[in-house]
Amino acid sequence: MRYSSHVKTKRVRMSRADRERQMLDVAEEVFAEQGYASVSMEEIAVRVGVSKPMLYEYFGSKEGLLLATIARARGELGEVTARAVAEAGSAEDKLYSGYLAYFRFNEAHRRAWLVLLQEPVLGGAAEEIEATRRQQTDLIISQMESLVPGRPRRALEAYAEIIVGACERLALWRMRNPDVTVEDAARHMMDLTWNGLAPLSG
Amino acid sequence: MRYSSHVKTKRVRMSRADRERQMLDVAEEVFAEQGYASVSMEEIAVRVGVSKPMLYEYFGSKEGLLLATIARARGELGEVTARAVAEAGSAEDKLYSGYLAYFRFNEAHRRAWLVLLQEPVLGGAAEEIEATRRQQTDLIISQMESLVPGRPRRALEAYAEIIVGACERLALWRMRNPDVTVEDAARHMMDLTWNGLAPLSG
DNA sequence: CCGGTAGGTTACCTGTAGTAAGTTACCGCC
DNA sequence: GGCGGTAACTTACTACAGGTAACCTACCGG
Repeated sequence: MRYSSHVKTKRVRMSRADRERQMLDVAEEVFAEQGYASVSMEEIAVRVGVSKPMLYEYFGSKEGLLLATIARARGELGEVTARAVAEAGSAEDKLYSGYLAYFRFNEAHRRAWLVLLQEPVLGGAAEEIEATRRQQTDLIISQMESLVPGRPRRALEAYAEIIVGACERLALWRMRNPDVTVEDAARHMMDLTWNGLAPLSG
Repeated sequence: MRYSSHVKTKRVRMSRADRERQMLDVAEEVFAEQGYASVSMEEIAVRVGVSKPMLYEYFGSKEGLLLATIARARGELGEVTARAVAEAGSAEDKLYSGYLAYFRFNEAHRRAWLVLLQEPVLGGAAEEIEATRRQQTDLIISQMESLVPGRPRRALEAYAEIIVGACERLALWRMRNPDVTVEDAARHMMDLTWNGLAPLSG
């Protein structure tokens, strides 16, 4: 506690890896809270306890920082859902478990998930993101192949996109309706994507 | 052709309504092409043939301009789909026609539709947008009420969100796969939302 | 022909992304 | 133990875009 008498804590030197994690943590928090546009690099730097050029050394640009933050979050989400699907039994259960895992992540790591929504600000420049996204849809597609065999590849791709988009919007809707449980959301997804509307209609 | 010898055309005075339309046209084009962040107000002003403060008088801020552009586009999209649904016959046909109209709009008015994707940059500040969105989901919900009677309101809301999100992503996917026709896309949506996956699985 | 106003401009301020050049703490080595 | 070398870091700037205050001018009714 040599520096406890000062208000400002002494700036600590760190290894690259630790610094990077710390920067991403701060960026995730602050991007989620205020949105990409409203945050200045200066503010992030101050919160990290470091000066602005450090951020540029690590991430090249503000977009680069957002990109890295999104990439990390998407990776975590991908891991969680992939595991859930792998551990489930029947085809129906795999689908339901995947949905559940998605909405659970969205609830437990709200900040990480909110950052994913900032993706469109990157425009078409998101090469690195495209890879992680494809990995995401590929998981769904590979599951589909055994789930509904014989469908053309194109159809499976379309289904994957539909499911991803639907989950995203439904998660957003759930934020506005907090009394909807994770199980409810997964159930609603099953209603449409598993059973379809036809059996319900007169 | 009095001014044909000059490179710059003479700046024309206009009525408010005409100017506003013109500004929105330019904004739509340029936001769709380059993305919100990469466009400067100066550039838009020049393309309109007017000075920057005019844009601020009409729309208050850059976000305000984006908001107005999105609102107009969403209005057009809403009209088109609502009409298509109203004119269709059976429940199944209403759903299919709605999808068709959506993807047709997405194809014919690509620029307007691309602007809609920029919405997330507005963060939570999109009060005015929220109204148009609700109008959109309300259309779906009201159709659903007669389509699948007896479901709780909450479920219908969820279905509407799912459909909106799914259409959005599928339209994006279609842009990357131009050989997928409008009918294909609508068909894929029907596969999941009308028939569901269950009848297809072993 | 003249004054009021809608429609318009010039010239500026502020704040933030991004950078060049210099500085400090730490670590291996003689 | 002191002395490079280098990795981690800072200060002090530039450039540019969003936003605004103050001023201008074409047109129209009386």
